[in-house]
Amino acid sequence: MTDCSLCTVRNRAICAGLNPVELAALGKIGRSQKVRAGQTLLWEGDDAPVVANVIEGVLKLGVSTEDGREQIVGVVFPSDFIGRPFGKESPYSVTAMSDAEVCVFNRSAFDEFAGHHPELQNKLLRRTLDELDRARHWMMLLGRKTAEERVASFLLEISERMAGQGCEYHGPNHRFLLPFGRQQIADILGLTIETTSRQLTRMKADGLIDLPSRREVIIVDRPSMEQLAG
Amino acid sequence: MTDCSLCTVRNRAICAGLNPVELAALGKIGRSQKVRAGQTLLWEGDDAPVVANVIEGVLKLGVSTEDGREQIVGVVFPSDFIGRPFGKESPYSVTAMSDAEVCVFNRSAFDEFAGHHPELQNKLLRRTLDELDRARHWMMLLGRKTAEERVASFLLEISERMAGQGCEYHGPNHRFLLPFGRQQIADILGLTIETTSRQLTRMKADGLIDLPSRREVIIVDRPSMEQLAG
DNA sequence: CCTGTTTCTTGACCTTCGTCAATGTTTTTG
DNA sequence: CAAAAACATTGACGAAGGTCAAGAAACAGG
Repeated sequence: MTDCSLCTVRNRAICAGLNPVELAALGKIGRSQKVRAGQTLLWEGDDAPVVANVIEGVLKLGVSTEDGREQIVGVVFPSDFIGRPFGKESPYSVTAMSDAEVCVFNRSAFDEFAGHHPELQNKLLRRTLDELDRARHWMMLLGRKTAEERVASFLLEISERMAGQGCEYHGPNHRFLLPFGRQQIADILGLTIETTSRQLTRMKADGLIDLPSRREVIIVDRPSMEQLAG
Repeated sequence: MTDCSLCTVRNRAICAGLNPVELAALGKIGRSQKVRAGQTLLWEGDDAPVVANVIEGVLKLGVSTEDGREQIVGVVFPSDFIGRPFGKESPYSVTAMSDAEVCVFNRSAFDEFAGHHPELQNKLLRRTLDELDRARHWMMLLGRKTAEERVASFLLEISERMAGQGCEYHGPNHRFLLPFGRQQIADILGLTIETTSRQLTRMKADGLIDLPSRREVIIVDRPSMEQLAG
């Protein structure tokens, strides 16, 4: 049981819009849980007993082949929703990319609760539709874009999504902290780590971006980046 | 206005489960529309005034770059839902791949109706979650699989989805009619038409499949195909 | 602050797939 | 039925990106 009124993502997560009574009821079936970076919350193909809200940190949704290739099919930030309501198996694994905190619900209890709260289902539907749009947009990137276009698109998109998170600094140019390592960027873009690294190096050499440290990015020439992204 | 009680996809579409009164109300804001093969119903990026149910035929959801590359991000069959409720712009274009018939609703009227019918929203949510799973699964294919794996995965998936449509024949082996031409298969798989054609030719030569005509496929050796699909 | 470990970059080489072009095969149309 | 159009196959070649390997940079823990 959780006191939702203290929750930091309270007005951005799907819980927003519930009245105090409903919120208390939802709080009863939810509990906060800390997850360490690298820890996997849900395994691809396994029964998924829980759904969750992200309170803090960044997690990835990943799909793997038997021979170890991985594709990251989604990245979730605070206030995002995790898991598969109305379905038993998780179609992908969910792994923390940083230390994180999530608000976990037993899936069937959540399904039951959602069944009686249309407002919540509406929120969930809108979110799912947005996720679907994002996934389809990403399919274009994976199916048709060159390595250069992929990296440019990635940097632009991530800079936008991070902006909503209060995770970026505002310098003279658009500067932010990547929540991913190079291998993870590669797994998001459907490239190898080498190709990803080479593209970043080249963009830096061409003066489009700056890379003050491994995880920092400054987009120096945004118009040109948008050009490249196609 | 439409008489839903005669609709051929009545029990499979999102309308299923509505009571006669509700169905009549929904019928009032829907109308049947014929679409010719190749005709585009919704344009990527444009305001999308409508949502729809597919009654008959096959349609594609496509995203294009400025320089003409296309990626098909979804394919819809009879009883599937088209369009973007709760959003003004269509994030992709919707084009008929065969002559088709759809049941069209004014989007805002549909949104309004859905707002008062939780049961309908629940149906829509479940569908959208399924679509999202399918899209993410496809992202793995586009990001990480080889041409051979892609074609094998495609043939297996399409044979399954067609099975639910009554569009296949049951011969001694699994035989079905493709609703796509070679270029469209390529656009689904993120490949060129040449690579797609070569892979199909090779699979035929290797005795995994047979191609009696342009649009017919027989999966001769399903286990090996599953092997190839990875 | 040093040392071992992890992560990232860079280079050389090779494979897969895309490009361009020619040819063959269905389907459509007058 | 002939001609044209649309669609599909095949081949030769090249380029983008993957693979393998080495070295550099950043980080963590004592």
